[in-house]
Amino acid sequence: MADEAGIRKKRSRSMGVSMADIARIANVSKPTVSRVLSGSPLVTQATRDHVLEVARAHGYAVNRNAQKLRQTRTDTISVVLDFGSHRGGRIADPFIFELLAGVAEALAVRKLDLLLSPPAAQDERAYQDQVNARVVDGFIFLGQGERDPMLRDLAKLGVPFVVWGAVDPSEPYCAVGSDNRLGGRLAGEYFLRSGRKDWLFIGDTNHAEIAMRHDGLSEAAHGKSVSIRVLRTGDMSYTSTLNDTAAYLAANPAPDAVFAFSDTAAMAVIAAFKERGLRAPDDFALVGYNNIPPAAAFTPAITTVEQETHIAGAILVEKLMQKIEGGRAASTVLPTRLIVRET
Amino acid sequence: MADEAGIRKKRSRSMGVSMADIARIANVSKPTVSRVLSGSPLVTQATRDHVLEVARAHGYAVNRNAQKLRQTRTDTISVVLDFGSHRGGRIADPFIFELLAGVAEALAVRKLDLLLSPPAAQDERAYQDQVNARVVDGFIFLGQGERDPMLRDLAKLGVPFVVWGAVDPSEPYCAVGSDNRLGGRLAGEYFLRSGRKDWLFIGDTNHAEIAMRHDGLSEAAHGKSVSIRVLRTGDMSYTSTLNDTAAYLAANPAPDAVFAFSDTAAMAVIAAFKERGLRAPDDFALVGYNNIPPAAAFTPAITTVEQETHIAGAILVEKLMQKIEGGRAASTVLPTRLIVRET
DNA sequence: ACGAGTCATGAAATGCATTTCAAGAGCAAG
DNA sequence: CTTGCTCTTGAAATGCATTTCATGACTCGT
Repeated sequence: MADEAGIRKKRSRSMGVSMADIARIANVSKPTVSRVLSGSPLVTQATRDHVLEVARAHGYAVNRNAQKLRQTRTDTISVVLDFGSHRGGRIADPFIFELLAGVAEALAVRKLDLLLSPPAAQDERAYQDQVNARVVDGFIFLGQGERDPMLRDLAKLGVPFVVWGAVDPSEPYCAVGSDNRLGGRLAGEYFLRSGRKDWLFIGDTNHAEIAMRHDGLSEAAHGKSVSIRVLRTGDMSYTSTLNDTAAYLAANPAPDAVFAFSDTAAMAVIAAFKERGLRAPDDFALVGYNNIPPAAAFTPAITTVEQETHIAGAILVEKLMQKIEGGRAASTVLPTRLIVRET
Repeated sequence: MADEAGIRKKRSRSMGVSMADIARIANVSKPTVSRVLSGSPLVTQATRDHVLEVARAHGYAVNRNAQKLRQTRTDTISVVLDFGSHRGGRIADPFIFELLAGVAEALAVRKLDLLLSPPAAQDERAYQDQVNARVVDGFIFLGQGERDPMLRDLAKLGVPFVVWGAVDPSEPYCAVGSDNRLGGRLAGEYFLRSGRKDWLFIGDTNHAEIAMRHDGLSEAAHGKSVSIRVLRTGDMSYTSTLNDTAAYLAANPAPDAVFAFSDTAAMAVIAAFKERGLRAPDDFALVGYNNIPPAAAFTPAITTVEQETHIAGAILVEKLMQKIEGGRAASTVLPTRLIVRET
């Protein structure tokens, strides 16, 4: 009884209810409330019920900042995704969205929060700071983009992260991605089968993934009398691919085969060729990438390389958790296959 | 000097560097370090440089949990988005993705963190708890889906949030959305102009937005001898729309006009009709929604209703901040226009 | 050269929950 | 009727940074 006066000091300016308040109201101590709310088995059922009752009645929820401050884990993962908003055209490719959805789902299963962040420039320190500041436990980079060297440095700093993108065993970090080289080779072999000799590769080879697809394509062409041209598009958006391809066709002879970096890009290619009266498969063969649903519905239906997007999220999250728990995590290459359609 | 021994107690189990450590090393007090790191003008340039130097050398970053605990704001916004992963087919519509990108960008501009969350069931208390627990300052719901009544309750609880979706002035919360009714009417008038009499509306009218488009369509039909059928699709995915439409056509006479709830759905409609040898615009007129880039490239090019997606993110964020700061925020209806193409 | 006013800095209080550690209650065994 | 053990609960320490409030140093006007 003597404590009441002592505790009931002046709680006024902060409108929030605190654990101490709940404890006082329920006539128990803070630790007891804490135990109840964290599901500890060390409390009587009666006490538990009573405390829960009081907490609910007052709309009390444990202050997560205080909680995280005390505990070491943040239970939050940062997903880094470049929406490419500079230059107007945003990257709204369904493929990346699906990847994001998969990651979101996998994180939700593990009850981890997802912080969606734009890339923090080319600065590995910025990411390390996020971990030191206990904001997040680790990072999932969706697409390594052109920031590959930064990722290498980040790995050296010991910051836990995984990457969706090109898998290069010589890199010091864990990456998960489809077999881009195989994807490229499959496209090339398809072109060979249909007797095409003048290929155009469309995509920004500064991105490691794209570069590997180009390598695969070259591999297929090796020893054959085939020429491969490259059109490096401005950004990965539909609009910019459309413009760049149209401009390219205005200035260069048309190829008889096109390998585009995505299905969305393939749609842009079809539109650009159509403007000049060219259509697949009569005038050129076309292979896209990702096998997004509308690719099958397009007229003509787009031949494409399929990757196993649906399991990517779960794998990325699992690998990241391994890293966070201090373990190692090997890179994984997911299978890839060609879906032959009309183009 | 007498304090050194006092401070240098036993800091060992926690590997992290704290502000106290930096203060000690730099031979200043905690408040000074705090002031330097928060950019307060109350410190000498010399002191500032020195402290920053020490902090950098030790890779120190302010513990954000301690920081947020002390301050009241969380500077984090939760974006609630249903990926619809149940039932297999995920919603990977470029439109929603673009909306998300816009919100992400607007939040980044204001230096707010974005917590991407799945919907917390139909439980308004769960959202209130998030605010009480100081996890987030407020919510942005992307699509009100079928959780409309829950949102009403949530508004009553005083939780700050805004919604992208149908704008209904009678609702007690702030919504931002396109003029869905007008969109529907535009589609209907277009059908009338091309002499169509047997319309099919495709979309889940349980979603308020979709329902309003249906209302607009009916409005246009009012007084004319036109019939409107409705096909309520399973979920909003491409695949499910394709299946549902195909099944519908197998069991019912084909309409001569279709208004689909999205461009992605319109693509599915084209594919389903194609299977039965029907094509737009010869056999039926087709209007989609959202004007995503590939809609223009599709064969046939899809007629669609355009909404001003690009500014939606900024508006949503601005309104939410108003609410968080205790103000009111009126709902906003964004203009809508019909883009006539081939279908 | 003295009182007044700036300016830079530090001590201590504060925000909130978790985690030892200790103590009291209740019960079985000897 | 003890001794010893388990079970429930509480007091106090802890994690870290921000924010008063106070103090000492120094400048300026007269």
